[in-house]
Amino acid sequence: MPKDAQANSRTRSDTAVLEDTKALFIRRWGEMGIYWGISRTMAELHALLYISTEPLCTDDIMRQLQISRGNASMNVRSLIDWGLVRRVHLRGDRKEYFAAETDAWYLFETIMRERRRRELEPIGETIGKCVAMLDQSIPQLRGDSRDVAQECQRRLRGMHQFLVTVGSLLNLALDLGEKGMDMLAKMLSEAKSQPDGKS
Amino acid sequence: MPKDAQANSRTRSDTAVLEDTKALFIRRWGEMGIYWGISRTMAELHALLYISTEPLCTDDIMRQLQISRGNASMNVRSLIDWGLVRRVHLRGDRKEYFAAETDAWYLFETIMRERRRRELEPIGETIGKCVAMLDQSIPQLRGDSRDVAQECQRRLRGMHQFLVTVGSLLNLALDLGEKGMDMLAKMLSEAKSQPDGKS
DNA sequence: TCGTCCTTTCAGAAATCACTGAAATCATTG
DNA sequence: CAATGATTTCAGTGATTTCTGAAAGGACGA
Repeated sequence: MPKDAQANSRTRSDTAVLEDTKALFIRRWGEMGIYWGISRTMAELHALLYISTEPLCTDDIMRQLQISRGNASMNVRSLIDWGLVRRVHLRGDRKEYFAAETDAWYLFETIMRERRRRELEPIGETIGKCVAMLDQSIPQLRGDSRDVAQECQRRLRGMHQFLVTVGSLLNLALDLGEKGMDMLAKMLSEAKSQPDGKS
Repeated sequence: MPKDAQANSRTRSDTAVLEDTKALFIRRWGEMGIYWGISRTMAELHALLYISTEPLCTDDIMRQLQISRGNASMNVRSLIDWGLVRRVHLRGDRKEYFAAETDAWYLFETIMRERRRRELEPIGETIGKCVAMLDQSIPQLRGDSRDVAQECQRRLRGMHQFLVTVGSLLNLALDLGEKGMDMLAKMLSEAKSQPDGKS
């Protein structure tokens, strides 16, 4: 007889709902990971740690996600590199445990900072370099190729300007923090619903 | 002797700068595509159309990116599905040509709408369902498992609330449009640099 | 220092994703 | 409607990414 046989069917089924809920969340977060440019497993691992109330060790992760030790180790490390997961040491236990940051705004900040560093900045730099190259080259050109180059320049500048605006809005969002963003969202909604005359 | 041999070395080298610039832009945009969850080729194709002053046909694309007809066709279609590229018909030519939308703000709007539809909404729905499942289940639970479920619920609600805020800010951004966003960026910068007393 | 327990690494296997090219389909013209 | 030219599809192939499991590398206590 299994040791939890005394548990009545109600209790078992209720705990099952909790487990089902976690599983659903983990599965969906994993699917989204693909769209975010990280692997499904890495996103699932993040979801698992996010939804777990206690820190988990490598073996917990291996068991719950059905993945190998190496895979778990690599993906945990990536999440730590991203700043989304912390190592936790429990007194009197040689194992390492892991816990996710559970504040959604912290997640947003961290991911935005990383993406700015990895994406916004490199592409902005490259476009800047492109613009500079054309600035050098256009005065030498005549006729059609000059027109073409000028239209290219216009488009590159448009993109560059856009990236600058996004960058500064992102900086402002990060400065404002959660409360500021909530306030901003409210203020703007109100301004929209009852626009005053002195536009 | 090649037919453009009469072109002097200056002209050739200047046109080469334009070509190098385009190539650099295309290469970099392609690398970024990987981070955005689309394939390198699709991003390169988008960059090529973005930076080309004339619409291109499939053969132009095949030649310039060194890819097969099938690959070109599939990726052009995806870009059209995303709303980033238009078909263009030239009178008296049976071929189809393609051109990218060149307004950066339009790109932003279009990509944001698509991502809301493909990512924000599905994940929001799923988390909503998770919250509902726990709402049903928690009253049945007692003791530890109740506490655990309540902490899960707290985290799921936190994430849900965050997604709602992001969604409404996104709506506002789309309503404001380019000019509004520029204005907002300026206003907020000023407010930051010289905060008035009556906060 | 050795033995134990845990973590990390990495070569090779497996799975996934992207691409090619030829055949099928579609559209246009004579 | 047949001929021509363009486009789309998709099975097979190639490339890339992800995963496994075993070996190597620590850290700690005895």
